[in-house]
Amino acid sequence: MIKVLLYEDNTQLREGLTMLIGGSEGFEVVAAFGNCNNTVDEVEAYNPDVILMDIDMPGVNGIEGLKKIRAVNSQVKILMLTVFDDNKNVFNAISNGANGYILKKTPPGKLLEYIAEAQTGGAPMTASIATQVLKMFSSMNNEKGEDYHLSDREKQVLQLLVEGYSYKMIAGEMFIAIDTVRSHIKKIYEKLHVNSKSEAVAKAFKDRIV
Amino acid sequence: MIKVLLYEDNTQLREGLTMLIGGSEGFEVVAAFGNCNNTVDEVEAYNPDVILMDIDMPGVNGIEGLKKIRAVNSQVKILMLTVFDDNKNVFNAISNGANGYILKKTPPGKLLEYIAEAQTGGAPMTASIATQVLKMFSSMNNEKGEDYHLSDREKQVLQLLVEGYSYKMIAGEMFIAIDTVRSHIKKIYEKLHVNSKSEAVAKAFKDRIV
DNA sequence: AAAACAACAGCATAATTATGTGAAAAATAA
DNA sequence: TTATTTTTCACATAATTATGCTGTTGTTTT
Repeated sequence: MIKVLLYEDNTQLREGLTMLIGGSEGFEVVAAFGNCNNTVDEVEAYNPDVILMDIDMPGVNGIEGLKKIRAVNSQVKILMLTVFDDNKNVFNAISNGANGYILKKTPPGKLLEYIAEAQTGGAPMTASIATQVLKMFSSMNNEKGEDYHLSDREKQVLQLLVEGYSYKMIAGEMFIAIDTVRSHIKKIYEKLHVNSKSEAVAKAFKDRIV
Repeated sequence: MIKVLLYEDNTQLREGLTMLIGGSEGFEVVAAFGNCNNTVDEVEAYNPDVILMDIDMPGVNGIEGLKKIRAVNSQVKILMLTVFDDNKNVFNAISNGANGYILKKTPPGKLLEYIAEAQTGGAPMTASIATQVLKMFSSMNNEKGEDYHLSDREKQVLQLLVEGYSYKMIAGEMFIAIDTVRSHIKKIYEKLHVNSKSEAVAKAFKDRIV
């Protein structure tokens, strides 16, 4: 029997969901609230397996509720409910430990399926949400800024700068004269449009040159 | 009619999948191959809507195949198939533009559903894969390293260092003497265990202090 | 073959940074 | 209240960095 706790401010939807979930084999709605002002106590009191949490609620919204719960309980599964797939909310929910993110228009059968999946450790998402997540993900790892077309040697020098090497150490590491290191670095600064070591390092991180 | 192109080195599974998908209403397997050595030409020739791509294949593996296809075609939907949910592969597939990632043990009904979802722009994932993705995602944004308990003022100084300010500029910005800036920076270096500006900047980026 | 670039190197100078030592006022914690 | 930390400032010196200009030697591109 999967114990479900429900947060949804719309009374109709709340009662509808309670009916649907509670009336299904293997599911039990232990409580349903219209706001999550006292969510921490409630979660403690009812000890649910899965929480369905609406994102848009008056007072404490779903993301805040999620945070409050996660601050004291990292075990309970929390599924976020939303009417639309809003980029920012998805991102926030995920980074605050939501276990899944589903649209309210999800058909009843799938909803139950998702709850069950969440309970067993899965991370149910509607396909449209998953698309967003993947997009965010790949954008974080692909957009590696401009190409400053540094030469191989310049890249090496920059790499060492990033690792905290001084000119002298770089010279030693690369078996070249310190003056050559200077030459390279001057060129690097020109190409990156900076004029100090730390700016170059910062830019290297920001633009993922290294 | 959704046109499916299949890459799977295991003959039995390949034929099984071809049978399953091809025999279903609304689906058509335009071709099935045991390797993706010529994938670019094949995709061009058969112009599928969705490609099912096994990850583990001899010769050119699925990730490489994915890359090759994506280099010339960003439209076709590509679903990665794998037997286990391997962290690294999931990550690679996602950042190289896979549209979904599903386990081979996915039941037939769900598989067809996933293909249809992919075709309409969704990003189907089995719940266990989604869990991994969410974990990766949140770890990327939450694990902000150790706390070096810098004081407020020290954090400000570090922030400005990261932005490329010189001591003199920091002094001006913060309305303090340059010697005070030195004091702060010395303290920062102690706390971060570094001894140069660029190292501090690098650490600030790495540990997301800023 | 000429031009452009990459890699190397030297010399010189000004500016910045790193480090040490010391200390006082203010805020915070015990 | 006492103790500790934070923030502030000063003087001094060594080391490092930034910049400019010049030049040789290969390699790649046109």
